[in-house]
Amino acid sequence: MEREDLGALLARITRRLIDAERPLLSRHGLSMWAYSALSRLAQQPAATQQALAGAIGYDKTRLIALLDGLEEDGLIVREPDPADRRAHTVRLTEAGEARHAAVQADIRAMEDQLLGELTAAEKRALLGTLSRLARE
Amino acid sequence: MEREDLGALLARITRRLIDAERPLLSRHGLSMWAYSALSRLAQQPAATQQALAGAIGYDKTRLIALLDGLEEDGLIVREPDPADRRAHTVRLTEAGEARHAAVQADIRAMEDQLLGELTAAEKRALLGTLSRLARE
DNA sequence: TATTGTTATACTCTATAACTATA
DNA sequence: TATAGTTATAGAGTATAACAATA
Repeated sequence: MEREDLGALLARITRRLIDAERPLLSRHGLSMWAYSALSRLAQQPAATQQALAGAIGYDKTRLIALLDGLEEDGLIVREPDPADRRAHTVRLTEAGEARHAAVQADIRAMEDQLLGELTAAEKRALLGTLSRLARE
Repeated sequence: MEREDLGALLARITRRLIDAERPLLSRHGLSMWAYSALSRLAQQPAATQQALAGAIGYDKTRLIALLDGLEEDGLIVREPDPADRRAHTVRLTEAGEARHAAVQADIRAMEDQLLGELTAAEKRALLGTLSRLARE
C-alpha cells in the first residue's frame, strides 16, 4: 500500500487552493478570514459574535478586529441584542452581500478550473463525500 | 447550488484531521513538520536540504532547527556530499525508519476510523481523486 | 457566579536579509 | 558570481489572561 497519508494529500491540495484564492481575495480587499466570516453570515446572521467565531473556527478575541474592519467598510453591522444586552448580533449589509457574491463567483470559477480534468460524476462524488466528512 | 466552497470543505476536514493527529504525534515526540520530513525521507533520501524543504513545502531556514532536533534524536543523519562539499544529503537512520513506521501506523488507523462510514468503493474513489488533484 | 465583548500581553510561527564556505 | 547551509532579526499570526458590563 504505497499511498500517501490522507492528511498529507488534503494539506497539499488545501495549500494549492489557498495560494490560488489569495490574489482573488486581495483584489476584493478581503483576507481569508474575512471571506470566511462573510460566507458564514451569508448563510445566516449570527446571534452572538462568539457563535460566529465558533462557526468558522476562529478565536473570539481575534474576531473583534476582523469585525471592526468589516464594519468600517460597511459590509456588516453589529447590533445589540435587546433580549441580552451583553450580546451583539452580526449580519451582512447589502454591500456585504454583494461583496460576498462577487468574491464567491470568482472563487467558484477558479475551483471549476482546478477540477476541470474531472468528469461530472467524479466531481459530484468528490463534493458529496467531502461534504459528508465535513459534516460529522 | 447551495454547496459550500471546495476550499472551505477541505479546510474544515484538514483541520479535523490535524486535530486528531496532534495527540498521536506528540505521543511519539514529533511535530507535524517533523513527521512530514520523516515521511518524505521514508520515500527517498534527500540530495540536499533545500530539496527536502521544497518537497515538503517548508522553508529552508526553518528546516535547519527541525533537522537539528531529528539528528539529535538519532532519527536522521546529515552527510556532506563528496561531490559538492557545500551540500548535505539527508537520510533516515534505522531508528528513524522505525519511528516513522510506528507513527504512520497510528495515523492510518485514525484515518480509517474517520473514513469508516464510507464504502470501500467510495474510499477508493476519494483517495484516487485526491491523489490526482494533489499531483498536478 | 457566569457570560459577552473587549483589551493587553506574551508567545509562536514565519519571512527577510545577511553571513560562511564552497563552487 | 552564484549556491548550500546557517544565523539573526523583524514581522505576522496566535493564545492566554484579565477587565467592564450584563445576566
